[in-house]
Amino acid sequence: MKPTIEEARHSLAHLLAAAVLELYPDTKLGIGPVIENGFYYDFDFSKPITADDLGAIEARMRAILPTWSEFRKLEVAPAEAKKRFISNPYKVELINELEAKKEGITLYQSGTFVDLCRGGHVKNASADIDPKSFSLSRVAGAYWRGDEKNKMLTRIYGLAFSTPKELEEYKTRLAEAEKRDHKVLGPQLDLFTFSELVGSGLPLWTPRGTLVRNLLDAYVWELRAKHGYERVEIPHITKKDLYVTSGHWDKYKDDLFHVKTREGHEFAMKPMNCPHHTQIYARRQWSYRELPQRYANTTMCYRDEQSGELSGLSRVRAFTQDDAHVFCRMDQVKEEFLKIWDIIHEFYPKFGFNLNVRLSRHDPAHPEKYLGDAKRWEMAESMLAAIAKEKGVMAIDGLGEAAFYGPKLDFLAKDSLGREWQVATIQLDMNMPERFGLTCINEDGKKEGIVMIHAAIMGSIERFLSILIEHTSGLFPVWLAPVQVTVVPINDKHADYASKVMAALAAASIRAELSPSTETLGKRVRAAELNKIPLIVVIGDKEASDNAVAVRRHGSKTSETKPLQAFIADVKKAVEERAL
RNA sequence: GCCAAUGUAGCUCAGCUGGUAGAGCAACGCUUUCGUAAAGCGUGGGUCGUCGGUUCAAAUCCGACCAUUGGCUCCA
Repeated sequence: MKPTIEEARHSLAHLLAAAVLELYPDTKLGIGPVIENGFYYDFDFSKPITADDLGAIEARMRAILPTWSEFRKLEVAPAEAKKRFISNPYKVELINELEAKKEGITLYQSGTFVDLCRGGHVKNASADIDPKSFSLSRVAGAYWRGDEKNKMLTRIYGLAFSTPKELEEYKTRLAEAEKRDHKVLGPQLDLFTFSELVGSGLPLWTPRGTLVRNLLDAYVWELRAKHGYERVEIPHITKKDLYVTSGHWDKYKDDLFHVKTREGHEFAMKPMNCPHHTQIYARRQWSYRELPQRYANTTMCYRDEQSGELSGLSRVRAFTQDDAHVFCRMDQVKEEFLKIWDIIHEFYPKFGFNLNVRLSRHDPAHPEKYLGDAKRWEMAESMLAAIAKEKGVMAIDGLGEAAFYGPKLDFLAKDSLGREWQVATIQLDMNMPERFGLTCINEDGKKEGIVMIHAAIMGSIERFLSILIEHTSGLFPVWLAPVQVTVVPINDKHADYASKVMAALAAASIRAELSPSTETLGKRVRAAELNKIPLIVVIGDKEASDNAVAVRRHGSKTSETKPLQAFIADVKKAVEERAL
């Protein structure tokens, strides 16, 4: 029987450990599991190694591989096992745990290498594993057992697939993703920048990037406005008291930027907007007839993320949420959820994203992580499940993925490279309104507690743009492109007509750039392609005499000649429809 | 924050074991005026991430800090 890829990867983890021990005999082994694209093994080296050493280790693996014709299983008593691994505190820790759980202890031997292992290997590594189907990819630090209180070990990652061809294809995909890296493309396309003086995780938005942000926000607002949302605005700092009341202070005070006033009062930069918005609702008494109150606010939030966590626009310290909160009664929740659902499902296809939905639930095993009692959580979760069901969607089960105040419907977008990203979210919150004492006056003239819904379409503009840049490799749809058209006159004789075309495009609010004839035509076309400008318009004698333009779409080898007015009408239509 | 790597012109990079910097592209100027992905010649541009130390002498060696990248931990 053909071995599974997991068996091959697991066997390769053993092989990696064996090779490391031969090259660095005083190394202590941690654990070495299988992962999505291969395997890794954690080591406690006596001297640090670097990526440069991987080649030698990989070569040693290939040298050992032909000598491994079997994985021999040895069942041993705990005492015997501990004796064998006496000099390795990590393995002893694992053996003690197995012993406590009264689980059998098995060792596996291949060649001269023996490891504590529960099994799951190929039968005959030398025959079952192609030496070209794996490669060591990187070295990284990793805490023993994933706990930051523990010692940091050195992890070596390997890629492994069933065939060398699959390995190559995987590497090609990685290279493709690297080419689209938003951290490189963003500054290259002049969308955003970072400054060492401003600080890490604090992106600065250029005129082009700001234009794109505003276009995205305007679109979200257009969709929301149809559903009765109103815009609100809030200050970016607040007294500590707001977060003590909301429950955020306890949980997140270390992740806040703190501000002390000259009089010694404690303030914080806002890390989210919901508590502020509750206070807009709380400004007066509401009749049940006036609900829902829907507040939308595109605004920046600040979180003191650990420096090592920061990455391009995906994880920053200042980010813009397209946030909205709906304050309503329980019996209005479903309708409000469905409205937001529709917005999300209108928004994402405009960029060619497909969506999956995840029902993010609380974890009953860890009640301390959440506000409110279990019964309320179960009710809220079943309500969200019913909504997904009504929409005919098989929601992914997200156990333990809930926010601390309520369950969520999270939307996952699949990009053009097949990677999945969490984007939009709708959250039901029965706890925060209670903590802030939010009520309405019901039909009986009595105060009644309300609930709130948190709804972000893009999530954060920064993160959404990082995903969009990589999804499109920087080539935005015409409605979103900061420069929509480059006008390329063939030579100086066409300068007059070129300025006429420029004026006509400007009059139609089309964002166009002139590429004057100081360079060769080929070079100017090339520059426009590299700058990911969706439409290139070349004009020469023919076009000038016919009042026409030769239009070449980005990436196309050919151009199409059409009357100037027809071209303008086409662009305006594409913008209006937000065509892909 | 932790483990590691990296930081030289706007960008991509070279600069071996210490003797104060170079290329290509980009920019700018002149020539070229061209029918769809790189025309030719020339010019300018660098406190070698920052601060400190060792040395007659530091881009190069040492230390601290800042920043970036890949992981780990975290993510309202």
